[in-house]
Amino acid sequence: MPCRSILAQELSEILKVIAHPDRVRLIEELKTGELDVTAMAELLDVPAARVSQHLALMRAHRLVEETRDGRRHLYHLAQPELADWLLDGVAILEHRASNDVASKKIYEAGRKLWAEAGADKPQIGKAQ
Amino acid sequence: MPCRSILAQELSEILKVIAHPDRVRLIEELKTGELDVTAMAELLDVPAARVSQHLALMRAHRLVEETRDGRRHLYHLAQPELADWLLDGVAILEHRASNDVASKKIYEAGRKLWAEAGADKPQIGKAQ
DNA sequence: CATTTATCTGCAAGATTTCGCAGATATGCA
DNA sequence: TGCATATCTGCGAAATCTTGCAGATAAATG
Repeated sequence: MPCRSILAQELSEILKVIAHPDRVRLIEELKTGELDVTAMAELLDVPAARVSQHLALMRAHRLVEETRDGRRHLYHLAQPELADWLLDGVAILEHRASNDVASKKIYEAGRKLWAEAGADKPQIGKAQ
Repeated sequence: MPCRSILAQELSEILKVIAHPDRVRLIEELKTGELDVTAMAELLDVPAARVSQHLALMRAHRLVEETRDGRRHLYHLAQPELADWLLDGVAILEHRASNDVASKKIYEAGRKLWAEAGADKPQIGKAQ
């Protein structure tokens, strides 16, 4: 019977890892492939040390994996379908905001931007 | 240009609301219909005051909606698809854990339990 | 080796969440 | 009205997260 509790516990733990603006963006950016820390820091406009800390957390939870290329550390999503799943979440948000025209526009524009980012990429796995 | 940032900000905010074991379970339980605070408190085995606080937060973020029946406050998901989306998240977790047989079993059992919960119900209004 | 580049780690202050509890409301009923 | 039930709210302590910064590693290069 604690199956439900255990599941909720594990799921909430992962959600907590994702639930940070920087980390959501990292997942978004990594949807298109792999990037090194410096590139991500520039994309998000935050200090590289911070990106590194985010990545350490995501790595500890096996959301991303690391490969090396010389002195650069390349990161990629452990499960590309995670990005697709997040995108589905945005669609739900967008629908929820249907009574608020202004924010709905933001969702729509942002979601399309995000969706397009990975459109022209060979993805390996698909959600569901 | 800050479309991406705004989107990430909003999404992470909602994720933060969901990212708590109790609240994940509440969403799970509400998948089958509406429940009052006392019923949820018993299902989760936590004080009613705490459930009330969780619901206040989820209500503020429009994840749930409230109706009244006498002195009871009935809650239901503002967007039932949210529960389905979370379930997809569990499936991703399960896949991620494929190298860890023990925890994979938990995911599988729990996910099925959860998925079944909403399978057999037209269901509205239930008293305990 | 010394230097530069790229990234990581440790730490402490500040901000945010969580949790229990006490008391406030609100409804229904005798 | 008085009382029980059902839920909400405010508050403070404890736990957790975030962030910047200083210093540690590690790889390539002169």
